[in-house]
Parts: sequence; C-alpha cells; structure tokens
Amino acid sequence: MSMYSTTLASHGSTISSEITETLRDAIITGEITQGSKLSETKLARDLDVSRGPLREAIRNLEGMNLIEHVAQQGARVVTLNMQTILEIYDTREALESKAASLAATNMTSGEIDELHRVIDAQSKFMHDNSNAFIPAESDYAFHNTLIRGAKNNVIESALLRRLYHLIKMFRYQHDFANTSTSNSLLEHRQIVYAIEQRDPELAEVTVRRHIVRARNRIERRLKAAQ
Amino acid sequence: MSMYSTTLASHGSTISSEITETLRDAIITGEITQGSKLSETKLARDLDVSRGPLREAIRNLEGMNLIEHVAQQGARVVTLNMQTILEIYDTREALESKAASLAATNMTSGEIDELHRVIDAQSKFMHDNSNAFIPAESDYAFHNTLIRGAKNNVIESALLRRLYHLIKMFRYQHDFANTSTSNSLLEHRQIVYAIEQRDPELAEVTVRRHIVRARNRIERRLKAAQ
DNA sequence: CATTTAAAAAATGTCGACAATTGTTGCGAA
DNA sequence: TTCGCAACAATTGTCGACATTTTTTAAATG
Repeated sequence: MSMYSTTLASHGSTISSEITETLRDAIITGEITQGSKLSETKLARDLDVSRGPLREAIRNLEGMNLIEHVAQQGARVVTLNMQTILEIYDTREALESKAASLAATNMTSGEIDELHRVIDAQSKFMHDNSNAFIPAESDYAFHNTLIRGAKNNVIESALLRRLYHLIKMFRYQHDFANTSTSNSLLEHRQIVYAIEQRDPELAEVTVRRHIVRARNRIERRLKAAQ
Repeated sequence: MSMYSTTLASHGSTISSEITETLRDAIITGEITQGSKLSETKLARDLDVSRGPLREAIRNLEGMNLIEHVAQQGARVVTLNMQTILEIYDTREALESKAASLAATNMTSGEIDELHRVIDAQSKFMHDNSNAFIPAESDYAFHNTLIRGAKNNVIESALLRRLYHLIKMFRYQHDFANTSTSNSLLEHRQIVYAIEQRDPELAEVTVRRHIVRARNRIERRLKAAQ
C-alpha cells in the first residue's frame, strides 16, 4: 500500500491544489493505474483530507483530461489505448505546428536564446552518453519554450494544460520517456533555425514533421507490440 | 435584478450540472457580464443552492474556458478583447482544419447526408430571407456535424467543450450571431464537396480558408469599431 | 490631504453530517 | 440453476457551520 508522496510542495497554499498535484503525478506515473476508479471516500482517507477539496481536485484533473467523471458514478483515470494516443498526437500536430508558426513571428530574441541553450544542453548530453537519447525533461523544456513563444494563451492552454499531461503520462508509462533517435536533435535545430529566420511557414512544417514522425514511431511500436 | 432562468431543464439530474448550464447560458448571453466576479455567496443565494454544488459548477465553467479562477480570490468571467478573440480563431483554425482532414476519411455517408440536410436548410432560409444571413444555430449544426465526423475525441473535446462556448459568447455579445455573407454558404458547399470526394487535403484547406476569412472579417470590424 | 495601520466585514476554503443514489448480497420463486 | 427482488452496504451529492484569508472601512499618523 504505497501512499502518494505529498512531499513538501505546499507552494500552492490551498489543500485542493496540493492534492491536485499529488494525484496528477500519481496518475502520470501510473501509481494510480489507467482505468481505475478514484474513490472519494478512500482517497480522502488516504490523503487525510475531507471530501470537499478532494472533489475539487478531481474536477481539476478533469480539466487536465487525466480523468473522466460521470454524475452519480464517480471518476475514472483515462485509458490510453493506441487509438487515443494517436488522437492525442494528431491534435498536438495541429496545435503545435500552428504555435510554431506564431512563434516565428512573436518570439523574443531572448526566448530564441533560451531555445539555443536547451538544444546545446541536449547536444552535450547526447555527446556524453554515446548519442543515446534526449532526456524527457529537456525535451519538454524545448517544447514549452516554443509553445510559450507563440504568445497565444488559448493555444498555450490547449497544449500545456489540457494535452501535455496526457503525453507525459503516455511516455512515462510506455517507456517513451526519453525521445530516441539522434534525429530529434537535428529536427530541434531545424525548428530553431526556422524561427530564427522568422519564417512562419518553415517553422510550421518542421514542427509538423517532428510530431508526425514521433506519431508514426509510436504507431509502429505499438502495432509491433500487439 | 434579473434572475437566471433555470427553466425546466433538469435532464441532468444533479444540482451542480443544472446550475452549470444555467450559469453557462447567462455568461454566453452576457447576462453575467465579461470580467465580472462570480461571488459564491451571492450566486448561491440567488440560485437557492448551497455553496457546494455552486463551487463545482464554477470548476465546470472553468473547464469550458468561460471563467478564470484564482485561489483565495474567486472566479471571474473571461474578458473577450480583440487579442483574445483572434487567439481563439487562430486556435480554431488549427483544430478544425485538422478535424476536416480527418472527417474526409472517417465520416460515414450518413453523416455526409446530414451535412447536406443542414446546407439545404441554410440555402432555403437564405432564399426566403433575401440572402441575408445564415442563422447561428444552423451554422453551429454544420460545424458540429463536421467536427464529430472526424472521429477524434480529443479534437472534438478541444473544440466543442473548450473552445466553442467562447465562440458562441463572442458572436452573441458582439452581434456576430448570424454569419453574414452569402459566401459562407458557398464555402460550406465546398467543404462538403471535399469530404464527399474523400479528399483530406482539400477538406483541410477549404475549412482553413473558411475560418481565416471569418477571423479576418472579425479583425476588420473590430478595428473599425475602435 | 495622502498614507499607513488595525479592526471589522465579507469572501473563499475546509470540515463533518445527512440525503439520495448506486451497487451488492442473499433469499426465494419459477 | 437462474432470475428477480428486497434488504443492506457503499458511494456520490448536498448542506450548514466553522476556519482562514482577503477586502473593506475607518481611524490615526505624518
């Protein structure tokens, strides 16, 4: 009976935001398994809170698309089968390619510098680790910076708030945590080049290709595993 | 002091879902004005419910992107200034053009028939009303059918659950309720043609152009009104 | 008169208890 | 045995009260 590590956290003053983060991480890592029911009574007991803030946390998780809640029946963790994964990546392709197009116009030079720093770190890491892979956190840092550079809060929310938690969950639980292929680094460089050139169309197609390739890699691997 | 009409509704058994719909409609129509605070105490009194289900309704509205909630300070209705509107339409362009592409492949012939029925109704209406406009509800019916035809629940949710309420809110409050231009009907026909031909690329560009044109119309009109 | 500060008021966050609904168990009838 | 049904258990939904934080008010200070 592993308890969900609440750690020290607490930068989010309120209890419901605390347990939202705790449960979010437990779902992403799979500590709470896909498809399992989130029993209010049990969770409230385990986390040592009342059911009030717990219900609010559940609604928050619903906003991250991590759970599905139906009236009078409770909440369940989403199930990431192959179809859902591919749907997520198709949606990501549409949103993030548009974000790249906007970022080519709207990114500040400071943010472009940040992209370079992330890429350089990735390059150094791969060099030090026999070109093995890019660490997940570094990959997220790259895409986070790109998405924020679009200066479009609606797209940013659609991606970072409602889609990326699902992507992290999938990659963590299905051993796609670290993006393979040294090609990813090259693609990252091409993306930064397009943005640096302030070329929206090139930025859009490079990001689109980057995501489509990831999508197809996933599809191949999941079909092979069947 | 106009009270929010709770009507008979009640098909959603639970109180929180009831008042979610009530408040959603009040926000979309502007009965609750943009930027105004949603006071839990006052609303609970007005709607004659306790604060529990009201807080859940607020979280639901947050999931529709209709309000913004910050801890210890409460919830406010979003403000739709020009920048936000254009951000919404840029996001819609990315999502709905992808949805059209998918729909060209995945739509059933029955759903295509449904698109024809909607278009025929629009055609008849315009003919009967001196080519004035397409009624808002009929326009939403067209796009709803298109989006559902993509058979991608993630895109569908991103559009219908998280974006379209904002679009309805804007169009209702800024007199864009009825899509002007007889050109819209032609564009609808082109979209259906592309889907009928099972041509994803053509479907994508026709929908993209349809939305970009609407976006640019809005931008021109809002700038002229400044 | 403007600014600061402390008390008061109001609002949001949390809790425990009760209500209503759903799910389960076990008995009895076909 | 299988099916239906009633009693029971467990879960979710709702409520009112209390705790904590924020906002307002108003006095006091410079």
